[in-house]
Amino acid sequence: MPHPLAKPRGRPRSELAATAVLEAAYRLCASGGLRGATIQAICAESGVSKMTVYKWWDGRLQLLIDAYMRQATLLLPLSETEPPAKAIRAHAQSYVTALQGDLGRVQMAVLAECMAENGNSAVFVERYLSIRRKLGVSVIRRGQADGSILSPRPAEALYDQIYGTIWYRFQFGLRALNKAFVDGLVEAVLADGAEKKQSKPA
Amino acid sequence: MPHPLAKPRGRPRSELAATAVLEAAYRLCASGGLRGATIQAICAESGVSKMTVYKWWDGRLQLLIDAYMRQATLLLPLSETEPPAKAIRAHAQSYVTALQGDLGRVQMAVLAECMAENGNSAVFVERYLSIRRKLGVSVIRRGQADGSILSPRPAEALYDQIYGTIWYRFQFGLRALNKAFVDGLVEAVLADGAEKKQSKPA
DNA sequence: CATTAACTATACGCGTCGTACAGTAACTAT
DNA sequence: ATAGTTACTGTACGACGCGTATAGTTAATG
Repeated sequence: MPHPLAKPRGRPRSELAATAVLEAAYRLCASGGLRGATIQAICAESGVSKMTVYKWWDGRLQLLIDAYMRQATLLLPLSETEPPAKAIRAHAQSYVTALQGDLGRVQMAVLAECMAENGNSAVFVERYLSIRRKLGVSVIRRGQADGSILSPRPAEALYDQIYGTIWYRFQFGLRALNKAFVDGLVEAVLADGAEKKQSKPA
Repeated sequence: MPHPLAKPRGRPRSELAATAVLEAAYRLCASGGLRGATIQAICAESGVSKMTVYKWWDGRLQLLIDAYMRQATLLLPLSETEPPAKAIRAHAQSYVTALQGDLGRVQMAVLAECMAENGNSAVFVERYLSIRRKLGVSVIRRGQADGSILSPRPAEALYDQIYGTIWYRFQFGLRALNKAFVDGLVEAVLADGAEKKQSKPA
């Protein structure tokens, strides 16, 4: 057994190749959708050979998820220091903006691949969404604790109502997905039921 | 030019074959997902030849949408005579129930195919969802007019919040999609903001 | 019986997948 | 140096599904 800090024996892995592949995959998904993002197209675009791709990823799905994550985490930070309601509002807005561009097309492709391959979105949820959702829920919960979010319903329900509605409108191309709608949505959801004496707290 | 009511000249179309294809497609999607529902598998299962399938449908997507519609309209009626709020609640509940079974697996497959093929869900929306949504929105609007639905927000927004949230939880396999959640959701959405913006009825 | 159109069966070219094989490149250990 | 180890490249292959083409059969009408 080699020392944990010992340098590995053979030729080291090329990080350059890895990022080239991820970037090529993202780019091709954004421009040509799933149809354009075949493994061989990604290889051609990135200049990396097929064997190398299959060495590091099980298949296209794993690869696309990684490519999507790489951009999403970069483009869509969710502040944990700002006031919760404000952070959610800002995040929801920037999410909607990003969806209108490349990120939206890529997420559509990634999800399609996941659903086509497995019949569900479990892998995508496991590797990406659940982490994001946990973060968002915790922010909402903090807002409920400090009184800035008035709704007493479960934080998960509020999160799903906001991001579910946004995703629904995006996925199905229902036009009215703009800043005004998002603001109205967030406000309505976070304040909902506040004036009623609610019998069912979170 | 032939008389409009005149019988067409050649061999008549076999409705039997058409329904056999649609049923085979639905069954195969439900059991094996998109992977199992190849054109040739559908042909084998239905006993209809490939050429005939391609004669009546452009490709797999059109076929799957038809197969999905056939069941969905049958399984999920939305009452236009019942009180609006009650009708929506009942429909949302039966939709959730259906999603847990074959219909959910088939809708997942149909959407995956649509998104993979076109990069969006436009075809699915055009041929199915938009019709359903219009109906639901009109019911909600009627409820707002007769005072049984208190929220003053646009009916489209309320519809999307209910069905978007449900679809979101289903698509991403978030466990807590049960009767209690749906009831809470529908109630919260339809009543939302009522006390803030208008006088509270009994 | 001639005509028309739907249907069947078979075969083909194409593109993509995932893998196998042979060879080259980079880095380590002795 | 040189042997050992691992990553990477390029080419080729079999399998499979797609969509089409071709030829032949079947069920209706005039």
